[in-house]
Amino acid sequence: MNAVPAEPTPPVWRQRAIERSTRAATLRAEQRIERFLEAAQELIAAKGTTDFTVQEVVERSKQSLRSFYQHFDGKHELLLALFEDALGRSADEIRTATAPKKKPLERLRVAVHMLYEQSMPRPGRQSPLFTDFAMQLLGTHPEQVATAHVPLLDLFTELVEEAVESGDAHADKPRRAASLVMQTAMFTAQTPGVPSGSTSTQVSADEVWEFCRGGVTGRT
Amino acid sequence: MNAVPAEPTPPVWRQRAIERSTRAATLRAEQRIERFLEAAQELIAAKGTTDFTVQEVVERSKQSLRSFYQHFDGKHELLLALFEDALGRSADEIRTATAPKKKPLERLRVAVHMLYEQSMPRPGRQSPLFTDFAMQLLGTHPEQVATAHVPLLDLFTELVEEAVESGDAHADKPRRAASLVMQTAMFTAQTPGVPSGSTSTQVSADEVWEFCRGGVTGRT
DNA sequence: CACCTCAGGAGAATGATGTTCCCGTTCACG
DNA sequence: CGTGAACGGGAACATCATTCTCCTGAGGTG
Repeated sequence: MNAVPAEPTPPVWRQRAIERSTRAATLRAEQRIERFLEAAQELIAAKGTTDFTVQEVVERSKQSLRSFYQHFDGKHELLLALFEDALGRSADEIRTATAPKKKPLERLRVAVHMLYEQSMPRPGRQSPLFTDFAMQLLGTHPEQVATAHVPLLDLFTELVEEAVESGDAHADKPRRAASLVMQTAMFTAQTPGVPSGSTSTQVSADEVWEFCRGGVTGRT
Repeated sequence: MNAVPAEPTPPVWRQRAIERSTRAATLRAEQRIERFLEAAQELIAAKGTTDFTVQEVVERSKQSLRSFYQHFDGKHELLLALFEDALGRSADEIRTATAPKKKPLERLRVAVHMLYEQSMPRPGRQSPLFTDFAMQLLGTHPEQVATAHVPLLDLFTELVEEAVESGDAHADKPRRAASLVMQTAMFTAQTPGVPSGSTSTQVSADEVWEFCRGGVTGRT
């Protein structure tokens, strides 16, 4: 609101001074934050869950609790940062992988497959971020989940729009359709099949794609 | 295996005696369990989350911690019981609501709508069971979630199969298709729209249905 | 009636975790 | 050099779930 310099002496120089003095601190802070983030990621990769304790992160990053809470609002913030990061990177990865494909629907298919794979609770490998934490977060902080989804949602929206333009799909609200495709891929990857008898209900990536294709292809 | 009465005296009478003596205890136990369950449900309804403490449940049900852990393996078991219950009741409810409908696809549409509604984080009303806890559980005990889903899955499988038989839908694996429809409805109901700008991405029940319809209608 | 058993009540003790606090040190900058 | 902010170390606290200990009362038994 009030951005007018009420000071009589133009504080340009001190502005710079402060900024210079600040920059160093900022840098250090970022570096520390980075260390925490790294440590946390390693722990997640190692343990396969987000159940690490703050202590572990602190020890692994060779910093202190004090410092941790000075840079993060709490464990929750840390996880959230990691989560958004992962989703962002995932979006990039999928984007580059789909780019070379010619047909829009093929791009979308690849995207669904990849998202499905990455959302699946991998045996050992990285990012149970999609799995573990995502679910919990959805229950407690839905808005932040939605925010974190934005990069992926943007990507899928593009893909859907392209498909619509090429006439391969139909959707008055591409973003909604994209949202549906994305969520279907992400969530169905996580629910395991019911162990009952011979018929497992764990749907495969292909099945998810077929389903989504129908959902996007069908005429309104 | 060995069901042969090795006892010289046929223990029929003592069998009865024991049984009679046991029944009372069983009854009492069931009653207590019921009280815990009720209290928990009230707390959930009141607080809108599953964040109540075991203490609260105990106090509200006017029983003791001792008793609680004598009847439940832990808070987790309690929640799970409530969860399965809720899903089962939901399945019943949807089943009766869809029964009168004539056309299979219409039945499926109604089912999707209802499931969506019930999965939505209601402002004040009951069963954030689908919401809150379901998500968390999905991260920690996926198998049990799958188990709890069975009743609903059965219902949706029936509906899909009917639609397939009537020629309104196509699916080589109705159960998988049903799983997809069900999960899509449940999950998309929980993710709120991203608050960014004017275009909310919160999909409506109708949109979910349209999507699922396409997924089930589209030819293989 | 005296006694015994056992479920159940009350609530203290434990253990794991996230979070805050305090003390002394380091480090960059003026 | 002096100063203040950031930091390391780690104790202290708070919240829960879960366990344990002690005790009571109701039923059944002799």
